[in-house]
Amino acid sequence: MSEMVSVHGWMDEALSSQDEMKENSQRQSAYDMLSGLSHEEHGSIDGEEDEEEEDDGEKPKKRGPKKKKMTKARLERFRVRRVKANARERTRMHGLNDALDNLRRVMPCYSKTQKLSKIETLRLARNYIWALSEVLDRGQTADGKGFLEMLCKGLSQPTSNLVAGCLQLGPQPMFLEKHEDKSSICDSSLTSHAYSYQSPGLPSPPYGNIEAHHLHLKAPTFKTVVDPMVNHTLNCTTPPYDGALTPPLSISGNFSLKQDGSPDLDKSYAFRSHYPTLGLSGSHGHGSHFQTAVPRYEIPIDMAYEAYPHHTIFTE
DNA sequence: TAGGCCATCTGGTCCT
DNA sequence: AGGACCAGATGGCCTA
Repeated sequence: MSEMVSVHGWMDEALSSQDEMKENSQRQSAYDMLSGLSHEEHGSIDGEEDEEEEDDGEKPKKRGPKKKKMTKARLERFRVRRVKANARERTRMHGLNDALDNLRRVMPCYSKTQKLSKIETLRLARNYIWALSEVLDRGQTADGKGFLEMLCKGLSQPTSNLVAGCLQLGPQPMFLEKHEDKSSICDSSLTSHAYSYQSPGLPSPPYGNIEAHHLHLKAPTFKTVVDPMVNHTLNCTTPPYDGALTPPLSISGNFSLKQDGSPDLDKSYAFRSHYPTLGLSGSHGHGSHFQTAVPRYEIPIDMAYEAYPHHTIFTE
């Protein structure tokens, strides 16, 4: 790593002397161009083009594979390979970040300007799935505080406050922000599902706890929590997430429960039915919405056809 | 200024 | 050999 420091050091010097290198992409290109010399390059460079030459010096022979000399050709190949690997790694990480962005968009609080960190996004996603699965699975009616507690379990206090704030704002602000690039807005008054969940003994994540009294709750309004899917079920024409669909899940089966009724998050990711070959049934008077049989989980018909291309989908 | 978060580079490992 | 994935290291940026 000390080599990397030195490389960065002299590269920065080089970069500072070039006025045109101000954009990140340009900077990366420069890094890639200049970062050819690192590890292996400190080997012997004898200038020979014969890369298969053996080391037949007087030194005592060592075990193991013979080291090839660092010819210019080999050096160039190393450099090219490293540059390509760096580019691939950047692309890979960008893809990972894109996926995280897509995940952020379907979270109950999303803002382009105030993004959740990666770790908080993953934690909130887990909580969100957990909370929704509890709502679907138990179908209980309770206050929204429990739902919010589930959402914020283990999140940092700033994130918890953000989530709580989003939920307190009511549907419109959050909805507009989540769909600020969309032209049509569904009637959010129709989305007032009473989220009712009596929080069981909540699991204690290994990364800490946030108790409900940290959240400074007002009387909670949970209309917005469900907007991604509820909007679909209301014939909204602007799906909140247009990325690739993951396999449909049995929401009710995602979490195994501990004895106290709380989900065992360490063991609960064996999905019961990724691809339900049975139980695709008609909906219950919701027009062209698709409904799986076991979970009461509706998705719009176009998503259903995409998610279940090989199934017969019954609609009314 | 310390700490959190992030992007990037890098070398190692595994797989094709 | 080369690509994918991973984890460690590093430096930059931002905020309390």
